[in-house]
Amino acid sequence: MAIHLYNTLSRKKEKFIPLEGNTVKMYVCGPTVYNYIHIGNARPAIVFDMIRQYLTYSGYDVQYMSNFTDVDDKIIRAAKELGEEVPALAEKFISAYHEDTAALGVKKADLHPRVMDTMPEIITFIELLIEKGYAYESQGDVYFHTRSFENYGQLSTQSIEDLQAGARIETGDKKRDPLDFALWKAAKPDEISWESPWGDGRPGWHIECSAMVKKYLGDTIDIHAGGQDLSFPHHENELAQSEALNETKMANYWMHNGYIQIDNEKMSKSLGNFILVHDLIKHHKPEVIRFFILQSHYRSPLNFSESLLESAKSGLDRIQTTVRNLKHRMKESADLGEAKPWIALAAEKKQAFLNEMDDDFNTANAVSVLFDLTKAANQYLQESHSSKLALETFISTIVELGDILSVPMEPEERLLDEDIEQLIEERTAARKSKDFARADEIRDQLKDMGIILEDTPQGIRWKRE
RNA sequence: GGCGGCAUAGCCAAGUGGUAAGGCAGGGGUCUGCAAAACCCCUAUUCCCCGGUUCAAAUCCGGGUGUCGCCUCCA
Repeated sequence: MAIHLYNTLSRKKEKFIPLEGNTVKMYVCGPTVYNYIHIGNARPAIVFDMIRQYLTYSGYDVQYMSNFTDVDDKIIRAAKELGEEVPALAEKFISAYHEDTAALGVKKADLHPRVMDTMPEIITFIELLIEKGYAYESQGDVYFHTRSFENYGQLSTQSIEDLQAGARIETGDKKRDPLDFALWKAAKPDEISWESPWGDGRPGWHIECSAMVKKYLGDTIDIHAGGQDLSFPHHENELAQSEALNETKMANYWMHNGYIQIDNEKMSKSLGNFILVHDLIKHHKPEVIRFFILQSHYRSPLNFSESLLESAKSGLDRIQTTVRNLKHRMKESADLGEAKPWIALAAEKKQAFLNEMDDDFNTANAVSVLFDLTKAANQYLQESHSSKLALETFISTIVELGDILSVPMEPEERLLDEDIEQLIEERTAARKSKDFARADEIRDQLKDMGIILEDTPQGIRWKRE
């Protein structure tokens, strides 16, 4: 089954066909770096990383790029408040972004361009737009004239008149038309700025992505992605600029993730109802957060709460416990019994998992297949005899499918201290002599130390809390 | 006002024409010295409401209702 994905541009699921053979050019709008990221920001980082990694798993050579907006009003304001320089502040939060996303299992992009490093290309881009008659200078600012771009509104399925009707009226406008947007903003006094043909200033928000895509990936890319709230105006504007200049499609597929909500309200920095990843990972395993996010479809809105995260943790624990139990059985087991039906079952579940992923990256269903596989493995563990090959197949399949989602299914192996080993031996002896009071005492003692014991027909099994 | 998403069990969440996946929570049972883990069984005759199309609709069409969002910085 070939990969199909939902294209915002056509509002349909489409078969995924890259422009050039096996190469996939993918661009994801990255963060404005003036704060730590919240889990709403983490969602696109996680889901598009998952998509990128799945495309790679499927044999594509993915060129993955994600930008950092390191110059804009908010950063300038934050820097002023903190008494820091803009570049230093941006640098700090770029590092924080990498740390937080890495914890969440997100791989670094192949390219992480920044606005400050793309200034010549941005300026050239704007100059060419002016030359072609799509943009105009006005008192040191430069604006894109939306009405000059015929297809404006195609991504957000709105006509320019409808947009016009909803546009807010701005005071002291230098624009010819309320829908025009800034490509270049003249510098205010004491503000970080760059030289340009229109005087000192800095780029508007949308132009960076267009310039970066053109510079590093070319005029047309395969996938352009970001949060749903970016589709208008950000992506609409990017598309207009790029297609006006390049006279070709900017991207074949546009993908947008649904947002994370708190109490059914969008989580955002402006509303102040956000939870920073930086804080959340102090109390929760990052893989639980990733698992939680991937348990729903990337396009659906997703409510966040501590109790939902706890539910996700219970589910993930269940899978990880099964892997641990399979491994425990491996130590004892001889090659007894028929392995073939179980190997076939694992292969069948793996295929089902891949089919779900092929269908617009339906991780919610893919995860449910993982649970089916877990259940089958547990049923197998109920049997008194087991084959090493079957056990191995269960373990490797669960781990492999987890790896596709970048969610670790193998619990970390840390050996027990000697004194703990001794306590376990003492308990075993106590149980043998039917001194259950002492055995329970030791079990409680170990529980306080974070070690949970489980008695099985194949011997003692332990895990850390 | 314009545009878009969503509405499925106590909670979360899949499912675009063939008779309701999966997870969490809960109840009962099995196993166990007791536990733990796990397994088995039970928990939506029904998918926001009202019409329509069809042999057949959670799924398609029409009309409502609720809710979130975009149209202003936002993932």
